[in-house]
Amino acid sequence: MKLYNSLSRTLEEFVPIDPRLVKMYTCGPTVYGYAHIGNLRTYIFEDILQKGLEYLGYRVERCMNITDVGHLTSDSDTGEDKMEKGARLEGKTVYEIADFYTKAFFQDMELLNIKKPEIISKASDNIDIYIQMIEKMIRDGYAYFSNGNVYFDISKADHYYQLSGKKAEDLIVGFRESVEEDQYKKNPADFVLWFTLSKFENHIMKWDSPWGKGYPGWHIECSGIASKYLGEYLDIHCGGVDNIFPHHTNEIAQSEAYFGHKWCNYWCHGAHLNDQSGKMSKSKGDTLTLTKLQSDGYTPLAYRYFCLNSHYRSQLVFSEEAMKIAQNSLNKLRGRVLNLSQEGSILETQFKFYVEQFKMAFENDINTSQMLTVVYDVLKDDEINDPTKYKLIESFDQVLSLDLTVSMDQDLSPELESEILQKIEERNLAKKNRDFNRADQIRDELLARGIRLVDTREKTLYEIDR
RNA sequence: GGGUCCAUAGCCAAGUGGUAAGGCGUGGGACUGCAACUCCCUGAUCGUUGGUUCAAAUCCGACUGGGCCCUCCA
Repeated sequence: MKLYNSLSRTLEEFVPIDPRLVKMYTCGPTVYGYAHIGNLRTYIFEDILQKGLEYLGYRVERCMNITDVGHLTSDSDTGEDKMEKGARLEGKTVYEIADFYTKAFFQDMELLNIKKPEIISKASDNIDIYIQMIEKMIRDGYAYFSNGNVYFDISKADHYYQLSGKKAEDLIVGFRESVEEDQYKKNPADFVLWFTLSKFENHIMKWDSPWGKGYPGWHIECSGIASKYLGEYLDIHCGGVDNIFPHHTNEIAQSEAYFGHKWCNYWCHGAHLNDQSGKMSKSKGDTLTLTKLQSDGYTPLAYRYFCLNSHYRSQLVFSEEAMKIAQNSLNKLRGRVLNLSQEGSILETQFKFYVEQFKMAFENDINTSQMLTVVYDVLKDDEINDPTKYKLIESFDQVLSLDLTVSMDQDLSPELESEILQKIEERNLAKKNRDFNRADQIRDELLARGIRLVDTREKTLYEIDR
């Protein structure tokens, strides 16, 4: 398995510490609003990574945090969501807001067929771990207390800039207007591990600590949760590219300072989804959510297909046109798979051959586009029979998770079914009598309800659009 | 200003030195009462420009254009 490692900026052979078990940490959402589809792209990539590794035979233990600390009392959250606003107006607590968006997040995950991580933990549930880590770092000289806050001293960290590829002298603190230089730091790039003093005086979530009542810094939570649930060695750590600096950079510094050795071997980052104007971001307010996509007539899995059609390390530009194409492609693909007969015996040799092709595509740095091509290659191959094709695609779908072998009309009510059959009967009769107006009228009526008639030589079938 | 990544047909996209996968769309055809579905056929010399090589979309340089990061962000 070849995997691109952000640490070395090269493709590396993936070798987990335990040859059978992969420990994987993935940065989770900050739950102060709905996830937009750009956020979701990263989770789709991580899902494929996990399932692909499982397909290769590894057991994968994946851990994800839910960030429910911080950010909530800042007034800079413009473009506030109605639900959140409503929640506030109703006098709900931050915890209730976090809870609400956490639920919304997992709904999106489910709709996208993303497997729930084995371990999910909220930032606010692990305060004791952060305190324990910070205490040890202070004892060992990696952290210091200054003017109410505890800082990490980056001059004590080896290879602090390795992941981000930056140079200390190139970092201009305050390049962005909103960032002010903190005069209480030893080094300009030191970061806060624990706040008791902050610009957000009205911060709601606060806990007691050896340094006073306060709250954890924005980077310690992932280090803390990862070490609590996955131990002191990690195989893979994922997230969006925007996390490379400072978040992941600081995680490495903290964790390695705390453990005293290398912490995580492979760092994998998903590229961003952009729109025509550039990056999507929650703070910009242009949140295109999965729900919005659905109300525009697209299925969540069409979005998954859209993402899988490109490589996780390539930036992808979202557009209506591209989304339409994805929806159309997926519909067609699904139709072809569902038309495969399942009767007959499996051709073992060919089966193995294509499984191998599929694995190779995955093992080539998660080449999802190539993985989809293998699906099409299977469908096109005249040498193999339908049941073999079906079994292969069913197998691939364990990773792709596009519901390729799930019939969409399974949940059709018996009443609707008999009604449709009756309409088909009526239409065929009209056709026989050459009353084509009536026949077309029936067809159009059903189509308007999302039921498409498919005439074959023997009989008329129907498909339910989704 | 510093860093980093990228540039393949209408759109998405594979390609990791030997003369351009795949999907969708478009156009044409078969099928059909007409359609839809399905099937067949149909398209690019790889941003520009130097160089390395017997051979480059693939390696190196320059240029142009673009994204992202430089302490909220997937």
